[in-house]
Amino acid sequence: MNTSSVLPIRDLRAACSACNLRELCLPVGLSTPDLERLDGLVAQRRHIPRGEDLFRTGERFAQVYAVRSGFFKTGLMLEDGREQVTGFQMTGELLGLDGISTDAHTVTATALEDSQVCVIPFDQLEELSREFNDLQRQFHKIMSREIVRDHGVMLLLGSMKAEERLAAFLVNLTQRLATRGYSSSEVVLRMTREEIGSYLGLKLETVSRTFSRFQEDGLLDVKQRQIRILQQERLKDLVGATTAC
Amino acid sequence: MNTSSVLPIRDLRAACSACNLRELCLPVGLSTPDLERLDGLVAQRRHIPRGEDLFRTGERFAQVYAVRSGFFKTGLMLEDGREQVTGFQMTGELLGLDGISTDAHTVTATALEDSQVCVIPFDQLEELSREFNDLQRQFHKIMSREIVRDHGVMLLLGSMKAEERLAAFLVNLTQRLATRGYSSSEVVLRMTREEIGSYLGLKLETVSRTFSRFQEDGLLDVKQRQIRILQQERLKDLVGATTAC
DNA sequence: ATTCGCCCTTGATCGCCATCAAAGGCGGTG
DNA sequence: CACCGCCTTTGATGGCGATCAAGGGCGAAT
Repeated sequence: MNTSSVLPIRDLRAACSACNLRELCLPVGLSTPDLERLDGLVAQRRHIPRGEDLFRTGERFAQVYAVRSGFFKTGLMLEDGREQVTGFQMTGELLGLDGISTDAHTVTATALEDSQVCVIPFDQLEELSREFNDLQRQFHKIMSREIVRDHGVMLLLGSMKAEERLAAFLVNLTQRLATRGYSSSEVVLRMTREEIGSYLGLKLETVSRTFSRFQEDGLLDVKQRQIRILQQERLKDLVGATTAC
Repeated sequence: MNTSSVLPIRDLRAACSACNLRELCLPVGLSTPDLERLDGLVAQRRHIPRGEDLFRTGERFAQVYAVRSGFFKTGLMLEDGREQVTGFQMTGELLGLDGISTDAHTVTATALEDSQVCVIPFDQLEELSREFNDLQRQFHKIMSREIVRDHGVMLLLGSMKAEERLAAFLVNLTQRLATRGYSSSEVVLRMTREEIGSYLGLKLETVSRTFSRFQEDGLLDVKQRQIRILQQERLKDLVGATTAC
């Protein structure tokens, strides 16, 4: 069952042009007139309560979504019941791009906290991006960035050890949070050890143990999901050994 | 040094519309008039001898490439000298999509046999896809498909054992070859055990040993890079246990 | 034909992480 | 408040794949 609610954007028709995420989201780099056209496109928001799915593997694809608030994971369910998490998404990031290829979603997107997304009908996005070069270019960059991100994860899964993986994960997470104005040394994790492990190709016990080792080494202060980074540099050094050049 | 040669397409200006790859490549689903416009865009071919790079990490991005003949690998070089292979590309597949995000290539593409690519200036591709819905849609599908493929690799790296990984690799490879009219039971590998291992997150010895085990089990006939698949079904079953649903 | 270099195979050993197991923390609910 | 379920931590053990090491195959060059 799906208790998420759909609400049309009421008086505030200035969806994107007044959104404080416009420097992170689809509208990056758009001129004011372009932006206003984009407003017409993003005509709907949806609330997704924590734990609910925004869309599921196999569902028909027709929209992409921009995270307006909250936090999501995307993942595949395996036949044997296990789950492979393919990503975590925060404000300003797009969800659903994988659906374009076959007009069906290939992953399931689940809210890890109460969240809100902007609904972007994909055919309208394509239509508008035929009109506006900048929007077209920006959309292509976003898709390409997703490909690059995935390559980074492949690198991580293919050649890093547990400590390097977790360090890379934390550095990436805090960098993205910092871009959004949050502290880069203090994180409240929205996901379980198991979800982190699935994303990093590790078992939850290994994730937990690695957190503990980082704490013993004075890198982190870990209290359940409250993470405080004490030595950012050493954490980055851990990753650095295996970075692309 | 780069000994690859650039040649304009001479009399045969009918590049895409006469290409026998048009059902696999960018032109999929295009109407005849659209196709002819695409011909004007793909104005150049490049030969890449075996072992040479089509482009390298860090180089400025301006074109995408369609593999016309031959076989490529893409990968990142790590600071410590190791390599992470991110994919293998065969005829009809596009190379360089990762470059869109930052206008610089993030991977290096290397020919694993003497190859030929069609050069597609990206700004012209964008321009044309603003005119033609079908081309725009097809291009978006191709990018999205790359994202989906990457998720599949993440699944493989994140939760499969060595045997499952190699089986998945072989099944995927032969399926793609079959689409192109080649035998699905006989493959000549174009890459080394080390490159396979890098792609699959394994060491070359493990790849070799796993090949040997498959041979002992009667699944394959392995003679260096000559692989004959004896029991396709059992090979698929090996993967099946860990497939998405 | 011989040599060289690269790739592949196979064996022996080691170490990291998975697995199995148990107990503790924390929030939600009756 | 006490109970319950879920998440997390920590310990003990084991297995898979990495690592170290040696030898064999094959094509290219001389």
